[in-house]
Amino acid sequence: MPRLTPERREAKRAEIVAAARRCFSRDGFHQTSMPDIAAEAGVSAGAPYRYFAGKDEIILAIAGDAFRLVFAPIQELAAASAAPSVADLVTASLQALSAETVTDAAGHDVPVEELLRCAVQTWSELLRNDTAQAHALDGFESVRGSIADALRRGQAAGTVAPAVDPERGARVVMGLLHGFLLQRVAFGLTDTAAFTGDIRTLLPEG
Amino acid sequence: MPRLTPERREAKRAEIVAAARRCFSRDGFHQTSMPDIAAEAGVSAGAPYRYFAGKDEIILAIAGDAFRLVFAPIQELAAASAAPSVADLVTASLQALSAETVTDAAGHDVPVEELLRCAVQTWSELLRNDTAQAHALDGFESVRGSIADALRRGQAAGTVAPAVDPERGARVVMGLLHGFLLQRVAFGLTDTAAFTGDIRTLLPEG
Amino acid sequence: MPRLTPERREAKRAEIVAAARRCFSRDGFHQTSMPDIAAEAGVSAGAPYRYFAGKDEIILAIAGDAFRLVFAPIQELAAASAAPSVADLVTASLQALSAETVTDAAGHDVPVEELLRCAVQTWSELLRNDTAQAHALDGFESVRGSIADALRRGQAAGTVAPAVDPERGARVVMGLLHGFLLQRVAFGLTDTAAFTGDIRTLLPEG
Amino acid sequence: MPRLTPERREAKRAEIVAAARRCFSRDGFHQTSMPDIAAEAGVSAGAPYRYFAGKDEIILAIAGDAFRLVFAPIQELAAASAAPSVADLVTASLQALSAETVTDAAGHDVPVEELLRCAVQTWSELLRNDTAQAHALDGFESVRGSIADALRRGQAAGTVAPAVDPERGARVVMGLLHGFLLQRVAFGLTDTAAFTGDIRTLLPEG
DNA sequence: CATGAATGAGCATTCATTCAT
DNA sequence: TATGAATGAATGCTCATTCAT
Repeated sequence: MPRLTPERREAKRAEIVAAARRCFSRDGFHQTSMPDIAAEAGVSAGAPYRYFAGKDEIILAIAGDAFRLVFAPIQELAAASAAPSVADLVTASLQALSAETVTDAAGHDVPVEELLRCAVQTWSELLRNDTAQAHALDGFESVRGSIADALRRGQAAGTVAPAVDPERGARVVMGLLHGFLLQRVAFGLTDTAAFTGDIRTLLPEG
Repeated sequence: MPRLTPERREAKRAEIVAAARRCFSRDGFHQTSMPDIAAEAGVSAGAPYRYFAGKDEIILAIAGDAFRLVFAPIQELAAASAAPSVADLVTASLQALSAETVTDAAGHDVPVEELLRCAVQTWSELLRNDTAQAHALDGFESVRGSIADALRRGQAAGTVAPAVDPERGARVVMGLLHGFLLQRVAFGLTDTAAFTGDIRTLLPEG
Repeated sequence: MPRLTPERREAKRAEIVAAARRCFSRDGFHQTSMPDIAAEAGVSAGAPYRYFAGKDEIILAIAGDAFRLVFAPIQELAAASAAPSVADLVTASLQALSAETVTDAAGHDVPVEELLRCAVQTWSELLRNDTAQAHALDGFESVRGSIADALRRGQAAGTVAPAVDPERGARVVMGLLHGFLLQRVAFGLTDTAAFTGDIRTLLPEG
Repeated sequence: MPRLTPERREAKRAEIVAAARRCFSRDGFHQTSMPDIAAEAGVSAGAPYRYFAGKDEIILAIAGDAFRLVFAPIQELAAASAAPSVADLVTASLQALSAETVTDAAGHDVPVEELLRCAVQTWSELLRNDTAQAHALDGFESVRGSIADALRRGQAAGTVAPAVDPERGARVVMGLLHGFLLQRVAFGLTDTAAFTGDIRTLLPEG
């Protein structure tokens, strides 16, 4: 007879993740202590260890969330849209990240700003953690595949130049996304419209 | 001991910076302790404090180096080239970072891989350090200005589409650079030629 | 572990204070390290930080204890005695400090020798800590007030010369106490009876 | 052929002592580092070691100066005055310490405030340094002897009560001096006149 | 003689993690 | 199941002292 129902367990785990995300966004991964997270979540110092093996596991959970949520819009668009141009893909993705919050798979609202601040920190972790890098690369390739498919449809429809290699072109699209996120979060350049506008100018259809 | 000549002092400082860069590249800013740096440099635990006020100052020195060296090629190109296209700028910049080492202002060879691994970690620091962010933004705008000038010349020469806003287009160029660097270092995608090739395809001249 | 009862928490705090007092008495405030205190108390290096914010807070706690316990006897006497003479006040106070131990407000026995050795060191701290000095002065004035009241009663009863200003006379009484304590602890002059005897001779009643 | 004449050596030593006294008075013995002293004296970090074996020796030198200068006035008075009363001795001694500066044996002016602040810190050192305590006790007994002599002359002249034991009475006098100095420096009670006034009232002549 | 760079042991403090209750 | 007290290794940094020049 589990005292803790799976639903309640999941809810508490999500609270801890949300607390950690707030701390990480505010103070950084390495300036946040486990007691900080527990206090922010309003639980005891030992509680997070019943949901995560340690601090690294919390970081990885948030890293995964960040990756998925950042690329969810472009994946949806790549799947849904008949024949998007490159600029369409980038624009739609960045506009989705202009909202205050996005909703994760479990239905929780996640502040975009927090998410992106964690995402940038995540990149540093990938340098030192081969497992994480492998997972991240899997995710990256999956998103790249979706985008490549969309580019192929775009080529068929004439909205993407035929000379573009879809796999490699998809990599450029992801580079543009990451590049913009970095400018927004680390350099304070938040003007999404200006960025997407010039992408449209620089990357002509067909 | 007699007074250290400024040259020898500078040389020793550079050794400590180089040691720190190796440690940071290998283990990360926050997994590297000051004793680690001292040991790597072959000096006593107290020695780095004669050259830097503390660990943060070492990180900032390396952050500055990383920023300057990453953008040095594109700035040179922007200044030197008569009328580069957007793809020319990106390509030349990334090719410069395909070398094993680059040479800093003091004439020391710096391994590119180390440099880029530090650069990515630097981005995380910008989130929590307003002073550093302000400096970084200054540098960013300076590079952006150079690129914008080059784009203007390109527009005059017809190698850059007249509809492009030079300042904002320069931001897209920098986004592409950062996006590629991230893919290379954090995701292990090192194929520079493939990336630049598709940039050429996606961003037509004129 | 379950929650520590306030009683046990207080007991453990008192153990740490007692350990610190032994260390301070033996080695001095500044020659005693936090690990020394922890080891003397038989706890881990981190434990004292759960009870005190840092070393300074331990020093201040002991400084306050020392001040209170040194002056407790004279304050009691000043309150209790109908019409003490000046010599009565000094004598009774110093005799109370001739015991091996005194009992603090929480009921713990504190070795007098340790206490006085800490008291003398406390004085040095007052020079550099304005907050501590202000607190100490408050305590000083409070004790002075008690003594002054007693002197007034003594004047009414004829055991204290009418020309004495009670507030200022109280200051002289405290000077005598401090002066004796210093001689005892710093110069090794422990003969309380000789000191009080001559005070009686030098300070005639009425 | 000594490059450094004894006079110049002595002068430089005195400069270092004066610098140390300023530092100690301002920051305390243990918060002052040797580099601090060297910097305050305007000499190199190694220079003090050519005049003192280490920090402790500087502290001891200043401790000795402080002791001598604090008691110099009362010793002079005890020697010079025909038949001083107890209050005369205390009063004259404290009045001498009301000046801005006193002059040491080598003819240097020493700020009284600095001197007294060092004196109080000196007392803490005596607790942990048996050699220093022995020296201090020698000095103490020497001063006590002078005062005792003066008290004997006072008894012969009728200005000191015949019942007073001169040696022990001298101890009370010194206690009053130390007690006042402590109040002045550590508690901020600087009103010398009030203190001496009440001593005169409390300690009647004859 | 004087310099000041270098040393390296030592310190106050933090924090990820454990586990008795 | 949850708590939160306890641990103890590790960290960034300081500083008394030395000694090569």
